[in-house]
Amino acid sequence: MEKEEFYKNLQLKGYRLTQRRQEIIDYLFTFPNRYIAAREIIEYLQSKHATLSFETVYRNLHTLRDEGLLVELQFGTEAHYRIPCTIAHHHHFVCLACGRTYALLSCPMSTIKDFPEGFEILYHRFEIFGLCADCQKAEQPTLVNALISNQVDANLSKRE
Amino acid sequence: MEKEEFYKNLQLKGYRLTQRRQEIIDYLFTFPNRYIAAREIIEYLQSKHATLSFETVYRNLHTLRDEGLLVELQFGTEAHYRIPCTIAHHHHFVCLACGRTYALLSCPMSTIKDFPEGFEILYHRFEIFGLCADCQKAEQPTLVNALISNQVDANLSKRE
DNA sequence: AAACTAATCATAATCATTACGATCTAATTC
DNA sequence: GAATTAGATCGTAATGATTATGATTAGTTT
Repeated sequence: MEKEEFYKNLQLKGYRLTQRRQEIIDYLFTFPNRYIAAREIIEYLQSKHATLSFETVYRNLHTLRDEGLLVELQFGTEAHYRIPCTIAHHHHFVCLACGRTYALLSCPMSTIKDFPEGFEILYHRFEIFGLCADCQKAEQPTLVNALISNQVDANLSKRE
Repeated sequence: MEKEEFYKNLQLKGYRLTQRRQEIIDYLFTFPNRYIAAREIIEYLQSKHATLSFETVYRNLHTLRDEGLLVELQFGTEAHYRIPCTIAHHHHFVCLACGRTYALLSCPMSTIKDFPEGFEILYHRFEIFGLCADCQKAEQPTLVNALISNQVDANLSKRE
């Protein structure tokens, strides 16, 4: 979706195109195929407007997410956001350092046969986390937290 | 792993079997195949010992997780823990209301072919969240948070 | 039983996020 | 194009989950 179309969708849904809201959207549009942490957006906007309230950023991100105009992904200790992909349902490789994503067209749900009886599926998640080629060269400190808080998966695969 | 074996492993690794630690482990052992929120463990231990420090519970959960003796899973707004499965690497259906899990033996990693060039995989996660047959009858309030904070996935599948 | 060091408690701080009431501003109407 | 009016923002404070620290307690070893 292009930026102008994004604005229009927002207004069709009855939301105003405010200065802050537009700045948030514009910022996300400058990073195609990347998840950006809420904190990063706050830092950016605060550098432009010293009076920015956190609440404004969080409220907007949640509104846009609830309307399906943004995609949210939790990793490390923070929520991350991005402009949605335009292609059909799929999953991602996600770089823990820069948030860049790489599409993975296959969805594991299609191959599953052993569903527990009577279980109502509400949603699923499948992500492959790691380091993109660029970030392997220059490891960033943000990586550490994300790794530690997900050590579980590392341990699980060790036991295999 | 049986409880006695768990204790022994802990001591072999040089950790003491303290009262609090044992109570945490025992509590988790009373819920086979279920993820328990750190908060639930704290509430339980506080009801037994008014002087309990949060830190004690969090520290123990992290220590045990780091040693591979517990498995951690983040969903909703909280970290959840469980005694590890004894079978090889696999994934789960997870009930959002009670935390009960159902094994899913296939792992999507085995079928993936389109890896982005130079991407270093550190870990992956794949979970199917929903409501088990029991919890569908009596929906719990805890469910709401977990759902809201993962609305992204619901939206993604809508767009499909 | 004394000694040693890990583990706990008590207390406070941190980080990410959410809440609330007063003020402002984008869109609509006159 | 000024007045109107919700919707959005700011300012401030609070919350929930988790982490930090230093004094005290308690498993384990000698």
